[in-house]
Amino acid sequence: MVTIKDIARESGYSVSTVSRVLNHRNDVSPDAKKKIEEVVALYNFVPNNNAKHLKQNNSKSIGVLVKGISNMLFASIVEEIQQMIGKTEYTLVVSYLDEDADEVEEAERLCRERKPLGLLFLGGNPDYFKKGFSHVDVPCVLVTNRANDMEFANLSSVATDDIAAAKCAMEALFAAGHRDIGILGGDIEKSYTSHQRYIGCRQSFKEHGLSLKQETCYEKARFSYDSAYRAMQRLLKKYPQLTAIFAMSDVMAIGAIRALRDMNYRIPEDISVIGFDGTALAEYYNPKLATIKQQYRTLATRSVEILFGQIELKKDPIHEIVPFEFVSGESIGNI
Amino acid sequence: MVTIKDIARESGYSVSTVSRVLNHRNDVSPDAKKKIEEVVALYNFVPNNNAKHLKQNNSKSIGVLVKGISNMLFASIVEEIQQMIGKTEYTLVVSYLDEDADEVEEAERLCRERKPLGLLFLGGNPDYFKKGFSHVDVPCVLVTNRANDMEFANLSSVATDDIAAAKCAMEALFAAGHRDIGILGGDIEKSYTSHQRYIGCRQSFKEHGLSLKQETCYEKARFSYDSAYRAMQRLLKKYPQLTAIFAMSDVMAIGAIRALRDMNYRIPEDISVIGFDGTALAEYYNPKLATIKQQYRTLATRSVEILFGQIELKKDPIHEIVPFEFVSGESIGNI
DNA sequence: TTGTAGGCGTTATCAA
DNA sequence: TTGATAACGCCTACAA
Repeated sequence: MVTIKDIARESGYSVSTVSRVLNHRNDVSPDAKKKIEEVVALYNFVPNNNAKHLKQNNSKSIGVLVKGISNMLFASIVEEIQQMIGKTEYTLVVSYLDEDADEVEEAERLCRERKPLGLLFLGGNPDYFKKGFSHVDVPCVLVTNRANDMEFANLSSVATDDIAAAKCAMEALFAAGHRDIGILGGDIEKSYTSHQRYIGCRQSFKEHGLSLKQETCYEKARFSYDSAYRAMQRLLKKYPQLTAIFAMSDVMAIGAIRALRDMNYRIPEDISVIGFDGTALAEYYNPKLATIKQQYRTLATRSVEILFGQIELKKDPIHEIVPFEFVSGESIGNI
Repeated sequence: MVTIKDIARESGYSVSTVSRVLNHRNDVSPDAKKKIEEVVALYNFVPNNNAKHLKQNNSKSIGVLVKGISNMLFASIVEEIQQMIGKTEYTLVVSYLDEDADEVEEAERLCRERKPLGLLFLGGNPDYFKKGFSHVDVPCVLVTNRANDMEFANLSSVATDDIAAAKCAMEALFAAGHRDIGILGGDIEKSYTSHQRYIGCRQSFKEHGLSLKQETCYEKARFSYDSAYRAMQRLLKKYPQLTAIFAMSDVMAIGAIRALRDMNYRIPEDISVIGFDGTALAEYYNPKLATIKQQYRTLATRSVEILFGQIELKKDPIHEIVPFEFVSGESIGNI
């Protein structure tokens, strides 16, 4: 392994001078710069970042923690964030976690390893934050989940109002005359997001003089096609008279639609379906999927802006709500 | 920041003893172990990995370089790899790159930074390998692309035979009586994969007594819905008599189908479509998409096995072909 | 403009 | 079973 010492020896200069050249500083003579750069190129030398960050204690990098590798909404947001950060002098460190992993523990690890100046959480469980977030001391933004009830001095949030959004989805179904509505979502004990949306559903039922009976109307699934497919089958078995489905993600909605079609139901003639997220897929699906569109671009932009506000301008945390949008699609029919 | 020194001081033991406990070694008295673990828990101490790896010069980690953040086939493979590696003592470092980025350059950086014991490339451009791969000295496996013509002593490959697979896709269309077939794919100048599949198409045309006229039959797109949507419109404009489409990814196929439907073509009655990759989406789409299924699970499994063979058993590189599978779907109609 | 020397947090070696 | 001490590769006062 070739180190800075080798470059120093080969170039005839000292390690410090080599270090200066490496860090593009201007207190180096053109001769030294030229010679050293030649040797660096010759040996194909790249500094060891472990050593670098160990000393520097800051790395001009932003960490992104993504919960759920196949979450398409998050993929879109990450892409957007990458573009924004790419234009700055910061580096992005993306870390993908399982849907159920402890993102706060991972955040601590990341801080140790890479010493990022700030962190973006794509999805997060408030329980983990309450448990361990006090050990994270860099500015953070929780994206797509709200964090205003947690009162950490370094934690902002940019989120969609999940309660209102879920109500909006339900409203679209009620407006089309549906009363027997089934719901497909995550584990409301574990997924904060699912829980919030569930609350929205319950309120919506109430406003229409109904009560949401969890045992019959709600079925738990993971955020994947096949899990939703099976959940749809279970739901239909226990609630055969349903005429509409609210699925808490587009992927779930599509899994459900396939299950329904395989049982010879027509969408939307027999059963209506509305999804959530508004990913590109929704508008390319057949039928075009009715959905609640989360503004992934705005979520990304505001998150980064707020994070930089905290890092560079030492601003206080902000808890921001990004408006959602109802997309009518072709998957809801009148009863 | 709390360091190992702090733990040493607070526990009353020396740094070395703390280090021993941290690394689960057995030459420590139970008393010391207990006391130190208490203090570690109390201070919520996590060792600094930079310092650790700096010293150790090996990190028991495997790096994964993924080209294209929204490539669903790669997402599935990564998921599979994560599960496999999770069961071992190795750590996985996943790095997502743009579709067009230089993965070999990134690999060099990764080696410096994290000192992985091996690398998996999900997608790769042979040009970049020829240019810079000689600087990468850890065992590597190129996944989904072949590398047998490159003869690097530390580079294996696990791939689908793109030429044969493309021929198989074309064959399905010819078998249904189609002669006017349009093709949607990546830039054959830049994407090796696209180029290989293009060759397969050309051979297939030839075998049916036709010649593939690139100017009229082929249209370039990125691997995204909207890019394929627009490409489909362009293709239809210059080749209006086409009756079938081969799209070089499922995402492209779906983008194309949406474009065709928006122009009031029925799939498959008016125009047949076959995709590539065989991602979960294909079987959940309406109509179910005919496609060439790449065995992402086998690709993942074999890649990891081969990599470990190289790392631990010092085996020579292997170039393996994983069989593909034709999935008939519902998107091909007879003419 | 350049070089010397000390330190970042950890592990490994060796002696006690 | 423990502890002192020297690395690891780099950066940065400080000195020249």
